[in-house]
Amino acid sequence: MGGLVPAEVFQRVVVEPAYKAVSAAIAAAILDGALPAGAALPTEQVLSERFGVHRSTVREAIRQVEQEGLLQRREGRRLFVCLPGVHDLAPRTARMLMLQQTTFQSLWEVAVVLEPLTARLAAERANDDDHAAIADNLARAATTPDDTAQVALDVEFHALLGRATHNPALMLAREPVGLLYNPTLLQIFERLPQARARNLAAHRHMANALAQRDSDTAAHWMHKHMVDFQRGFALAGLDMGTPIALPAA
Amino acid sequence: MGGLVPAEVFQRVVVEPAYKAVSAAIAAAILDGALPAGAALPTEQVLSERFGVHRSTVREAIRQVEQEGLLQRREGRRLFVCLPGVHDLAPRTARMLMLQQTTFQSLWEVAVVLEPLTARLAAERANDDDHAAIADNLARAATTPDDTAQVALDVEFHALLGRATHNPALMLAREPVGLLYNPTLLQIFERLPQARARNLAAHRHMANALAQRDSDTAAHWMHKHMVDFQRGFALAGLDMGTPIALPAA
DNA sequence: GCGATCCGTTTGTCGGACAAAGATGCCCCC
DNA sequence: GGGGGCATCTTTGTCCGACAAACGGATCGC
Repeated sequence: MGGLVPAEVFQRVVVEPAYKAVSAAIAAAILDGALPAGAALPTEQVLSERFGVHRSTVREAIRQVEQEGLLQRREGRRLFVCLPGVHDLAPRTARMLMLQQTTFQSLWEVAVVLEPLTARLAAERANDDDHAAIADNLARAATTPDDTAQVALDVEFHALLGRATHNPALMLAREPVGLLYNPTLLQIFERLPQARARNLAAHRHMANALAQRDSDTAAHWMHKHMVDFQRGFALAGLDMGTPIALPAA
Repeated sequence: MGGLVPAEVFQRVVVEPAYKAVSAAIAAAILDGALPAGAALPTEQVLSERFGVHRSTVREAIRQVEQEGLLQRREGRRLFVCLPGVHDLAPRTARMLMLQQTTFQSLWEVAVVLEPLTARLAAERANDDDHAAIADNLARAATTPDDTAQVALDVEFHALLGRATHNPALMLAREPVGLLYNPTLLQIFERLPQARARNLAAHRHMANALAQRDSDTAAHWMHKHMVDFQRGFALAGLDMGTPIALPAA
């Protein structure tokens, strides 16, 4: 008793700034359901009184929650509660991969495995809405002469297949894969005139397989599609080892 | 000339708040490399003078960039520039999947495909550091009697394999997969006494395959490991169709 | 009844202020 | 001459108050 107190007993006390506590409280209220999605955030003044801090402090906290995607500006003025979806992660994801000098090779390695799985599960689970959306995408792609629009439709096709799996984890995991097509497909189309037709044909085969719930064929065509993409990459004189560029910010 | 101006010509003018412009400017400065990683952010006063806005406005902007993961509080006081890594996305990812009521089944469907790929690429590309880290993980796992710690080591093992692939896209894509193991492995261990030994044995087989750069064997064992996991899930009386719970916030 | 106007409310921004905690530099003593 | 201690400056976190613009609702006049 009464001996020396070990140094570990008293550690550096961490003082959390008030704005951080407030932002955590607001985020918790949203995630707990106390503030349901679609509800309007209480007034800054109300919040400042409720939390016992100044309005400036509340505003700093709100900025954080806003950036987290839990609050969204609607109709210009008021802030409304909203739960974030997969697309909210996309820009951050893209930026991170870019900063890490991720190569197309890396993205392709993931895509060549995830996209066939996506096609397989989509074939098993697509509902009428999914089939309609995919058919609509194909119809638009068939009548679009513009290469740029064609690329956008290609990306959309793969995203629609992702949605048709009804698997949020898969949709999230294949989010970075979308970055593979975006910046390069256009160049491939420009340099390889036959690529567009091959691309569209592959999409059509997959859509057919989906319509017949033929998951093996869907997965098989998607794999072929991915290998074809890689070959097109090489034939167009592009290097899979180059890091991806910023997607036209 | 002089006809009626169509209504589309003059659209709603969108006025961007100053704090948003400032936060965009700061983020751009970081991403452009004008503020290199590790550098200290200029003083709030300096920034307010530089941008010609009040310090409060600058602070709101800083909160946003901070939440984006581009700024980090170090040594209590000053804010330092830092480029975000994969782990910064993790909490947001986890929350999103939770909000979408993602089931273990969904996560497993992704894992059963991504994890063998991870093992394969890790076997091909792991360097000495990776091998050492994995060996260390195994050594600790062998001497840990605590189930909770064992689960943490299991998650770490798979994350280490991910790191050993040196593929940022893959690391990012398999980020949600980590959520699969965390909340359930413990329950499986508690209800199935033999599960721990099987788990550890599988890890050892994979580590051996990695050491010999035998990518096929590594991938094969990982696939077996995933199937085993699914079986353990069922044998423990758990339902793969239940949504994942919040990972002990 | 319907439209125009007025007023309160809310947000965005500003000016300033102050306490606490680091950082800095200076001085004195050994 | 070097090191320890102290005064000072700087920076952040927080607060107070204020005001303009925009939005919403209520009121008023026709």
